[in-house]
Amino acid sequence: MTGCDEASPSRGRRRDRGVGVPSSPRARAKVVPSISTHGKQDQVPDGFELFTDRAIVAMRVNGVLKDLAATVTESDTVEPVTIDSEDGLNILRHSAAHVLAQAVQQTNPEARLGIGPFITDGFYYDFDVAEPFTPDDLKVLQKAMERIVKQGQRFVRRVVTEDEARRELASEPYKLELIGLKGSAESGGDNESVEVGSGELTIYDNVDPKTGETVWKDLCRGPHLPSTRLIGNGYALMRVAAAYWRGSEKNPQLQRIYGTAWPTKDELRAYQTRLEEAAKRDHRKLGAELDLFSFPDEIGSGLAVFHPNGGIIRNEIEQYMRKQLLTNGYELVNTPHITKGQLFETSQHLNWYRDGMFPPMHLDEEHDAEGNVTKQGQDYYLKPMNCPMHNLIFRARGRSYRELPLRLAEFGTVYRYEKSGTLAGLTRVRGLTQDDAHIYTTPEQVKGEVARQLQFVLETLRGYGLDDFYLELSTKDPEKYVGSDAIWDEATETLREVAVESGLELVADPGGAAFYGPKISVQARDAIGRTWQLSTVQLDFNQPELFDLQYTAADGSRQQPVMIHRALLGSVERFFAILLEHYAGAFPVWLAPTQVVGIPVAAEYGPYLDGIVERLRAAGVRAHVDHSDDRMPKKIRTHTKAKVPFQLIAGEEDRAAGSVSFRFRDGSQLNGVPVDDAITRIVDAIAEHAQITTAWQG
RNA sequence: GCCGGCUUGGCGCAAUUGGUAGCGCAUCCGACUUGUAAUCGGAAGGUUACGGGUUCAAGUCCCGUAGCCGGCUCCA
Repeated sequence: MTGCDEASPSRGRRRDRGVGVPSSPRARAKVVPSISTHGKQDQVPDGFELFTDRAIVAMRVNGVLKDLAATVTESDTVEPVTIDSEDGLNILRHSAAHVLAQAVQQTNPEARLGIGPFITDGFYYDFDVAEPFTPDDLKVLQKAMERIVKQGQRFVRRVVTEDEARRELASEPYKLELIGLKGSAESGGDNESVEVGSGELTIYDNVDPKTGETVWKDLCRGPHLPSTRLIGNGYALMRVAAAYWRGSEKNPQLQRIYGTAWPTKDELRAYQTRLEEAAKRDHRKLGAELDLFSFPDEIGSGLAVFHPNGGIIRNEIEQYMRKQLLTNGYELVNTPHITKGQLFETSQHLNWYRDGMFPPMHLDEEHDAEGNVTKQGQDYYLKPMNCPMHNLIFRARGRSYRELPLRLAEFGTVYRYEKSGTLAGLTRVRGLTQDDAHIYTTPEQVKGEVARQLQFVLETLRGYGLDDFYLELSTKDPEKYVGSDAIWDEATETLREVAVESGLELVADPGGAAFYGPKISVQARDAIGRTWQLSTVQLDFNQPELFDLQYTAADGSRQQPVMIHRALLGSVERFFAILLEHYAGAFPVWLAPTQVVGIPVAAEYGPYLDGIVERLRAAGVRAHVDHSDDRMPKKIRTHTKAKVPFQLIAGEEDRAAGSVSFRFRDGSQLNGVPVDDAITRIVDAIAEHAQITTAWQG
């Protein structure tokens, strides 16, 4: 099939909305110099003897994570794992998941266990329960966990045979399923391997340290903390949700509880603060507060309307983009929102993505008096992609190699019938505008063009104020692809070279490519460290063939062009949301809906500011004077909350001096600035795409 | 689409065990005219998302629908 893999509004949720520690793919646990074991002669030492520091909660023996209770030999290489290392945090969180599961079964013995892995910043555990958990249940469970933590239960590892495991876990059907899967080579996802590793089967007993009694147990690969006490008070249950067993919607849904866990209470608080910070800049909240956009129920879910304030921002985003396109060798095209079905038959979209398309409207059918069809009708579809239409533009006349690379670009509005449950603010919508480009090149031009695209993309993104990037190279999924291996290998290598030459960090995404070609995507980190997949540069081996695209080569032969899909912003709506969250609503001056507000100290000075504002407007600045009856401090408050970058204040002093006083977003001031200077500085700040939050120096 | 939660004037929130809707901001009107984050007074604004039901009585309980939120699945 074919399809254009634009920066998809949400590919990779873990990357997209992760709050908290920037998930740098480079992040690794520190490698601690290994310690050779020279324990007592006749005794085999364990981790407790080797490491007395209580911050060390596990160890790596010859590279394998193990409990401190494991024994080591003289020839082993042993590295300590501290609780605040990446490995240590994962162990802490996984142990916390076990404590949660124990708490759940204490409260509700009927609950059957699913899996309970660590995840970024926390953990979850899935349960099969008759009644879904409620937020109130979380409070109860949190208390129960607290008791278990305080009890200081030991996690004791025990190797079992498959038969023993089956016997002990006879009442845990999901665990039995995992045991059954263990044998098969490619079982399940990573998370399941938390339960049954690749080696021997193990059960962890939770042992009461006073009585030595096993109070709970779970099938688990481990390792675990030595004691539940180490979970301390740096954990919290976050939310309840449902999740399909083993991630397939064909399976029953289990009830999932998400939690977070940290080595200290302070770190927990810091994490919670980060979540609050993220909530404060949620684009849905800011969108309402700043009167930028809304989703009227009357129109339908996933369909946004942009209010004047949002509209002007959008316009600036698009204008800048268009300017960039025109200065970089693109042709601007325009295509309709609706088309006859045949086009999407050719492109194979109806074959592959019918479910994601709005159902057709049947037009032009005519009937006679008896109701018989006298003229066949046609199905028309809202377009989910722009590429087929661009292909038609390419094909509209004979093409010469001299025109290549031909770069067609458009802000193309597309409609996708996303499942109702997946819609989310502006980041996942049913109507969106892609900044979509399709580049047709000769095979020889591909490398140069991809390199050029990458530079173009990065330069343009920097213009929006994003400047922290890394790349991801998505390569062939051996299960699902079209085209020859040779083509794939060559193209992938080309992309890799370009990526490496860019000097940016490159992360592999094996098997992540769409089946019609490999791609490079640009991930951008925002102001609070979250990463978003933005731009994609994707090769397509399929569509030129489906559309029988050709150009005449220098030797007069007909050749098939290579097609590159290039989305820069992804969708304008989603990019708008990303910028809004990145800036927390305090946009750089060029994007700010209102750039300047004049605030007279008293009504008498209004006309003086009107004169200044008139000159600003003549220079293209979005400015007005606040002539309302509010008092000056109230006006300052109003426009500060609206995050206007420049407030220009004038009273008798400034009027007499022919000057004006600036107040910036952070409350800083620059008083008595001559009007000509003030105008120049404002105009310059706009032209330079400057972010101004505080008074200029000097 | 699936699971759970939520839905009170534009926005943020209140309303004892079901007893018949209040507040702040914003809006409008009036007064005040003051150099850096809220001047004072008044008015208007809601058939409590929508549709059924239970009850003498429903914002409060039940059912359905829609929308939103958190997840899962999906994401060309």
